[in-house]
Amino acid sequence: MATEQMNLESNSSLLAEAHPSGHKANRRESRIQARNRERILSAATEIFSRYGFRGATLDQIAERAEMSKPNLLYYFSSKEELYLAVLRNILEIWLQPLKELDEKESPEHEISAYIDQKIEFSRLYPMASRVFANEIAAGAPILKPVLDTYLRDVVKKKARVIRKWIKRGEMVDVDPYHLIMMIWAVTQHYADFAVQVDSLLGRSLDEQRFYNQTRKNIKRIIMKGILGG
Amino acid sequence: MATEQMNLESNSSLLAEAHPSGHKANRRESRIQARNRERILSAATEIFSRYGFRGATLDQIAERAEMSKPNLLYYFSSKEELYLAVLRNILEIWLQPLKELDEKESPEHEISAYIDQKIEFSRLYPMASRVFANEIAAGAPILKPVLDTYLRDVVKKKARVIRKWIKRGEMVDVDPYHLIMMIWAVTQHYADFAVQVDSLLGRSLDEQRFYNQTRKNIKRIIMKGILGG
DNA sequence: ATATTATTTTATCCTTTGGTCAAATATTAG
DNA sequence: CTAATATTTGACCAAAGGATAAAATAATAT
Repeated sequence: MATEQMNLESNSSLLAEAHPSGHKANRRESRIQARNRERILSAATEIFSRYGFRGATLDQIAERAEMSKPNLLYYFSSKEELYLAVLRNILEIWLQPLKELDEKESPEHEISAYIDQKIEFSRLYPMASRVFANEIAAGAPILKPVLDTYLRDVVKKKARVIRKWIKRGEMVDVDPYHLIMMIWAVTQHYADFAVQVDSLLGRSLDEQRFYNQTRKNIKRIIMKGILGG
Repeated sequence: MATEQMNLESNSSLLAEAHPSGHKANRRESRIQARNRERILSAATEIFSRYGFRGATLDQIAERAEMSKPNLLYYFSSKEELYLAVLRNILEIWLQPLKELDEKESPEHEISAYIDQKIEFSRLYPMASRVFANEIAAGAPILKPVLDTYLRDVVKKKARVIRKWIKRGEMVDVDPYHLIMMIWAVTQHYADFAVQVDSLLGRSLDEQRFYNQTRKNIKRIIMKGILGG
């Protein structure tokens, strides 16, 4: 019985920046350090996105980051720590647009903007999108503590905003959670998919057009679905 | 440099049923054999769907299938063979609905039916859906030969059907490939997502309702998008 | 019942992989 | 320039994981 659940202190501030490895904790991160951590995170995102947490190997990541494995481990002292750093990175960007939903604006404007940002993110960081999706699919063994606290709170807060819009009669009565999830599902997967078009069909649809059409389609359905009418 | 591309004879009939392991090739598959192969495929689908090809372990699969690892290997002589069998299984079911698009019927009827079937499949086999998605995301190392021949042919053929509808003026002029992909993306990912709702938000939306709403939404946008108007 | 064939298991092998160590090499501070 | 510190690497290790062999057990046929 391979026990997958990791032992993270379920500290809700898991999103806080972790620091290099085991060194005089506070001393300004050197140029070299910043560059290498960046390289590693980028390489790791790519490899994790292709193979998931278990399937990715440190050797591969180190190679992609153009350094030796021990060197990589100098910056992130374990595979888990590295993975967590990647996820942290992603979640931060990923939730930003949702956090910006503002009840003082109209749902029409806010949700439209939300979708735009979500699609843009998917376009810019398709691999990050996949890492996240993979983690969830695996049962969120690593992210669970974060989801159970941080994510949940953010979503709950925003569900409240949506309910307010509904109460004010500015939009139709839909389940806020359902709505948020629907937007996630559609935007994210469209992105995942776009990357794979060539591989799948051996012809590459024009990316820009693809995204524009996607954006338009998604917005059309969702806006129509939630606004009066 | 971990070379991922596997050496499959790129035999376009990869979809043909492979047989037990190394035994007197043709002799009716025994009861015990059928049962065990079934058990293994099911277990494998589940594990592969969670961890991808690399991340899945034979130990895990064997455990889930309630047998020893060597016993599992008695039925499928390697991890790759097992994985391929799983994919074969999936692709067969997965493409069926597409194959049924019939130019003699109206696009309205046919595409509507296609979407229905696709969603139904996603609902019934969410894990299979994920295995497929994972394989594609990893660059289709194993499925590539099949995609490059079989899938491509099927899609090309159906793109022709769609173009006929367009020429006849029965639907709007959209890129057939784009349309097919759009349907794949949306139906499939909605399914993937539905499985994860609880994990994500700690509350389980009613499945039946979720799928009905999904079906309705997807059809609304797509049908409206492709039919005259 | 007995021979034959099919299935299952135990023990084992070899490679991969996450991770450590200590030595080497840069880099920075004084 | 030299000492201190930070970074990098090659050599290892132990555990995990895919795979094999051969013996043991069950099924099946005659």
